[in-house]
Amino acid sequence: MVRVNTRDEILRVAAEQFTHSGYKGTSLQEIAAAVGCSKATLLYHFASKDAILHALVAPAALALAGLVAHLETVDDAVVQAAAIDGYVDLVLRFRHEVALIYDVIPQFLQEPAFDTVRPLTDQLCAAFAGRTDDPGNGIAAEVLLGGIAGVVIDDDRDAAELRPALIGVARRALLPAV
Amino acid sequence: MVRVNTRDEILRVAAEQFTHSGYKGTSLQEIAAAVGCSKATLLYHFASKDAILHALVAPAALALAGLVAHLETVDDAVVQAAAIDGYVDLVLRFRHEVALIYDVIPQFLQEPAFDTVRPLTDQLCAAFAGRTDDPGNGIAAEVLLGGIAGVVIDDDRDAAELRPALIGVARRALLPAV
DNA sequence: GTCTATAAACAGATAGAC
DNA sequence: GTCTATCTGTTTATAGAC
Repeated sequence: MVRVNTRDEILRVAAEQFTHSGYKGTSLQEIAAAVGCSKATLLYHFASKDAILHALVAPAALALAGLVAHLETVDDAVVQAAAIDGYVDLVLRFRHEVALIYDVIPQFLQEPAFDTVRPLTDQLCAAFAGRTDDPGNGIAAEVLLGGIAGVVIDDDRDAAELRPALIGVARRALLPAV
Repeated sequence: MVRVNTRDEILRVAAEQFTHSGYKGTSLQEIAAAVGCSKATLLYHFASKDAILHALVAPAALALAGLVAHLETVDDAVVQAAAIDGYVDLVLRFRHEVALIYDVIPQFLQEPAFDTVRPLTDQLCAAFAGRTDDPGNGIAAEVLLGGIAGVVIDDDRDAAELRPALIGVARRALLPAV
């Protein structure tokens, strides 16, 4: 099989399969078939199936950490708008990967390896809610965070079409009416 | 094991496990352990693992069909508000079950057994969008439908607290500003 | 780096005793 | 109606040749 970089190709295919069928619902067999190599080759490049998942999520988690760090420097008055724009861009850029974090593998969020991700999503949720204590705002933020991630997985439309619609619905739902 | 109704107990436990770990991520072994019986007992009450899932989703799908049928009789001007109220009530009533349809098993929506469910969710989505052709409205409806289902799974708060918050965020996001 | 072959564990499902 | 024991296929992962 002629291929530029087998490792990257494995990650690309795994991201597709994991988001489509779930982590548990995707076997190494299926990934290998789609890549065009053997299971053994997969496990030469990655120590385990879990390692593939972690390699996949790591860059997205890093970008998420960057967004959250940036939001900490933003003033309360505009933090919601900044969080919405940043999150929509992030989720469209890591379409498969960030979506995984929110939708496909909730059980994995409780694993030790994801201990760094959970506080980040909590902070992002707080930013979406406008850093208020009102539980209603928190619930609204959860709806939008999860809903946006879900659409990005399931919807076939491209980023250019989704971006304004996603930002629009989040603003209407979360920002005070003008 | 003293138990009122083993069949119902299996369904109750399976709903919990499926929503928490996913369908593929939950084994008959684990369900049996949580119920306090053997795998064989599970398969005495249900023909297969699939049969458990179908028994679980059937009442929710029926209720969903009822909601969609009711919405067809509702005037365009108020269909969004009616759809929001009806959906939030539905998803809180069948907290595990309807949530399963939207969040845990996207791959199952393509199975023949779910051929009846897919058109229902499409119609519900159209009602959420206010029966317009604007793709932006459609995307917003998808965000809210999926986001609400996701919150109902993950959030521990009870229905009384969630209901007004969920209806509120959906109205702000979807209904024209007054 | 990639392969075939295989190990070891686990899945869903069945048989038959009680 | 529930159990133990077992069958059969599939899973992740390893061993070793090329």
